[in-house]
Amino acid sequence: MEPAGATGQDGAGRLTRQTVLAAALELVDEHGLEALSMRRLGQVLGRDPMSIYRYAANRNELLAGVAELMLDELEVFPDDTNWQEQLRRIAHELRRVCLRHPNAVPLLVTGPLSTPLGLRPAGTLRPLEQILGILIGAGFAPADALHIYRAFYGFLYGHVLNELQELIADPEENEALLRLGLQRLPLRDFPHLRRLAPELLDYDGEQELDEGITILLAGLGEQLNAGRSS
Amino acid sequence: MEPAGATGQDGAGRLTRQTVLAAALELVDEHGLEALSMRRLGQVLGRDPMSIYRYAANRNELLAGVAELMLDELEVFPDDTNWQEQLRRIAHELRRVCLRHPNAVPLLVTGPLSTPLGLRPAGTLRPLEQILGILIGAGFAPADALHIYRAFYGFLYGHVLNELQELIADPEENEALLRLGLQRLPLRDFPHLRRLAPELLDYDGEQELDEGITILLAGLGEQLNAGRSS
DNA sequence: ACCTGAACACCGTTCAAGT
DNA sequence: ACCTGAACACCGTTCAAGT
Repeated sequence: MEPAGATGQDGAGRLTRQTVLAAALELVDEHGLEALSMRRLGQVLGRDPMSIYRYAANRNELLAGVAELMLDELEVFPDDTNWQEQLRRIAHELRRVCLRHPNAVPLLVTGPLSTPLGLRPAGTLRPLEQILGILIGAGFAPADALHIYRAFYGFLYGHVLNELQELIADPEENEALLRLGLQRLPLRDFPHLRRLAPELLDYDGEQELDEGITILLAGLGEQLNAGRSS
Repeated sequence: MEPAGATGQDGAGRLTRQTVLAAALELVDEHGLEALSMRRLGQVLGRDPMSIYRYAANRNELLAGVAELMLDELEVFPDDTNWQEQLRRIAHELRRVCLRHPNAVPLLVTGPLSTPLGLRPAGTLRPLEQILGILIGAGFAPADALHIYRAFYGFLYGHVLNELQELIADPEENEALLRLGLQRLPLRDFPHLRRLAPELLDYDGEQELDEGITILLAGLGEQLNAGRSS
């Protein structure tokens, strides 16, 4: 009989990097980023905290590993449909992964800041490589593929951040909470914002993302067709 | 004669919230986010660390204050040029603020995650209110203004994150470092990425942002003109 | 009423001591 | 050679003691 729920472990059995990272992600999901400490993770795993250093060089490397694990949930389908549909699909896929692990999104988004590309964990680079592959396979010049990737991923990350900012934990109290929040704002300084309370309440992130992607892809196509000179 | 450089302080003179936040931002700029501790900030200010609690309820509130201070650097010009040019200008403005304080960008971008809108510091909400004002002033229905704001700000944040990810500290060693990084990647798994090394090196963030904004604004205009039915 | 700083309950990480 | 855990140098925050 196992002692605890989910990834709960006691001293028995060998740890894996996967097990450690999975437990770390679970900790973040349930108790937030700041709950992920070496000591607490050790406790969850039923091990001496120091033993974690066998699977991650230090806390930062552990955090990077959690981000990597998250991205493993992202499946890329190399279908034969056109590239635009593939990117759209990836966008929705990544959005869902982020909504599943909102507490871990900062790791994904600001974790690798100013870490040189080549030094990042392979898992983090895989989506980039795959998208480049899709675009180059669709006939784009590599430089154009990179251009499209940047616009696409930038928009995608931005959207996810936007959506998470508007998401509030308790869906029951959403309306009350948000309203309450907005009431606090001085009407004099924030007239527009206060007036938009109802619209802020029924935000459809999936649709908003989809529309944005449509606009962006259409615009990128045009831009590339037009500017053959530069 | 003042004792130390920049915001340096010793025990003399009364502190202000502004002084405290400015010192905090400077600490982050120079030594990174993790260097911003109550104790170290107290030391920089030449005061007992506990005295900071007079100006910020706790560390999180301090971090939010730093983000707010950063946004104060963003000027919005209520010109009579058209709304698209105003948004474009804001975009470039925010980009520059972020490049000036790269270490503080996570505060801006993931700081207020899941804090209800109304409970955020006023400084954080001001850009939102101003942009809504610009758009509504330009004749958009409030709901459409919100729609445009979301797409615009999402793209903007995403771009800044993208750009910061590609930015490396030491501009002298950029090429060597990046190349070195990329060499580490298995050619088998990352053929496209490795091939794009030269293109990755001369990334022009300002132009990339400008093109993206153009595409987005054009697309948003079209979408709003077309879909009068929904 | 305000300010100070000792004390508490945590951290990440090093490294000597055990096996 | 591997694992353990004591020890070090930090944290944020509380709260009693001073003024």
